[in-house]
Amino acid sequence: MRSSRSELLEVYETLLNAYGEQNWWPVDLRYHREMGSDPREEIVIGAILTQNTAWKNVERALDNLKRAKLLSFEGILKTPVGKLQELIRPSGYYRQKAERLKNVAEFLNPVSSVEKISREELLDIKGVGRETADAVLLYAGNRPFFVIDAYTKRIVKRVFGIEGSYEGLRRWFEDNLPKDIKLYKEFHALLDEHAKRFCRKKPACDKCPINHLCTQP
DNA sequence: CCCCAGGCCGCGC
DNA sequence: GCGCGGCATGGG
Repeated sequence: MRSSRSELLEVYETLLNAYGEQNWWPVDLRYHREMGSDPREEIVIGAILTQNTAWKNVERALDNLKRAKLLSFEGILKTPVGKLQELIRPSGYYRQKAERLKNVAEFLNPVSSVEKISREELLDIKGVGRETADAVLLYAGNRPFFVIDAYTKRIVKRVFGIEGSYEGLRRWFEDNLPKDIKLYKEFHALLDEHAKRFCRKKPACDKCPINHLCTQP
């Protein structure tokens, strides 16, 4: 297996040069300043809403929550589930997601608990799977868990010829990268951007910035 | 009309 | 442990 640390870092550096810093996770700091709420709660809420859903639709749901001044754990908890469903409807799976928002808001309140909650405890919350847990730990908790998603799996399979389970791939990234929070955040964001721009289902290899590093021409 | 999007759960095996 | 159906909106 061609899994050298330097090759993975070279992919990272090349994507960073090609696309620039992504600065994930996107949050509306102005909103939270005005409301006196914690921006980390928007990250957790967004992580639930974006499950198998285009970010554009998530933004509509987040906008609805903002206009209702409910983009916070307290807002989620005090809103009747029917009303919550209505607000998040554009993000799809709105019945499931309304329940999941209630669950995470309850268990992660106060949001400062993400600094010390275990990954296993997060996974015990109904509606929080591995990717959501790692996204919360990394982007809201600033802790070194590499996030694997469908885009990441596709790129790793093509570039390195490696397939694996979620945990297998997460270990592979964490074993082959320096334990650097900023790097983890930026790399995951860059992989998603790359999957959207070039490494689509039908890849555009001819203009791909890392085609010289890829096993699949 | 089709397929897809920053997954997860519950089930059968 | 793995594979599958269900969940739902909005865009291409």
